[in-house]
Order: sequence, then structure tokens, then C-alpha cells
Amino acid sequence: MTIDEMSPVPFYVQLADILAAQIADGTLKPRTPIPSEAHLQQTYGVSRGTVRAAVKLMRERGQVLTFPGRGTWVAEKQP
Amino acid sequence: MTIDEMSPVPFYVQLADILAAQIADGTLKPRTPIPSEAHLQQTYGVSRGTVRAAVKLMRERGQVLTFPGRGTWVAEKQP
DNA sequence: GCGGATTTGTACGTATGTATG
DNA sequence: GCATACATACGTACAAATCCG
Repeated sequence: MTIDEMSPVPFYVQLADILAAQIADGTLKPRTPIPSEAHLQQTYGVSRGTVRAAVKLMRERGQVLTFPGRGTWVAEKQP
Repeated sequence: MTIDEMSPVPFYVQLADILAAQIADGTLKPRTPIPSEAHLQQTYGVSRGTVRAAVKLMRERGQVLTFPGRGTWVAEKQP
């Protein structure tokens, strides 16, 4: 999946949804790290600010946990 | 040379240009190391991130080569 | 070979400025 | 005015590679 430049949905929301889909389909598994901010930047062609906004949204959704210096990890599956 | 705080040119570009000038005028010679990131930080009063951005730019210009644990070295003179 | 110091690599936190719609 | 998006610049923390006594 990629960011749709033409979509009215903000880039950071699109990115959060892409990563959420990867969690849902098992591409990203609970207790494993998601790609770093720098990696997501490169992969999706967006700025770090946009990546951080996406990850912040996912934290607020309870989908990931962020640890300074260690990265952002997929949360336990919601029961 | 020092960083000009008032210049519209980003600090990291200014620093890369300062070091490039030192290579050009022989202050820094081919096959010798440039000062460490920590040293450049102190000397020019910028953060390590800014130093690293400057060195990255110089690598992209082919002016220096970086070796983890050994430092960054002035490249062979371009013929 | 080992331990400590040095140097670069990686990762996130935060703030500010600029531009656009 | 506000939200989005990008770039710059500061900081912290820790890991990995190298060097040297």
C-alpha cells in the first residue's frame, strides 16, 4: 500500500491505516517493532513529522507502544 | 570560519562548505581524518545531528568517506 | 584476550519556521 | 484562523565498531 496523494484523507491518517492493516493481516505481529521513523519516511515518501503524526494516532488507538531509543512496538492483540 | 546564525543557508550546509573549503585550501588533506563529530560539535557550537547532516552531505558530494568506529576521512583528490 | 575510551550508527523527544489550502 | 506537511535544529539514550593500553 502507498499514500494516495489525491485522497482527501490526510497522509498521516492514511499511513496509520496502512500500518494498522499490516497489523491486522499479520505482516506486523504483536510484540515486534514496526519500522523506524526514518524507514517509514523513506518507504512512504513522507516527512518525519507525518510519520510521527501517524504513530501518535496509532498510540492513541492503542495499537502500538513507543519506547524512546528502542522504537515502536505492536501492542498485544485486543481481546 | 564560523556558522552564520543570520544566514538563510542551513547550518549543516554552512558546516559542509566550511569543511570543503578546508579541504580545498589544504588544511584538511586527502587520506587524513577530519575532526570527530564530537570535536566539530564543540568547535562550531552545533548539535551532533547537525554535524552528521553536514558529513552526510559531504559523503554525497564524494568529498569524504566514513568508517564506523574509525572516523571520517578526506577522499582522494578528484582528478 | 580484556576493558575502557573513542567514534559512528540508530532511535525517539521536542521545538521552531515556512508554505499551502 | 486552522490543519496539514515539510525542513531544520536542538536534545537524550543506547548500540556497534574500532583502537589501545
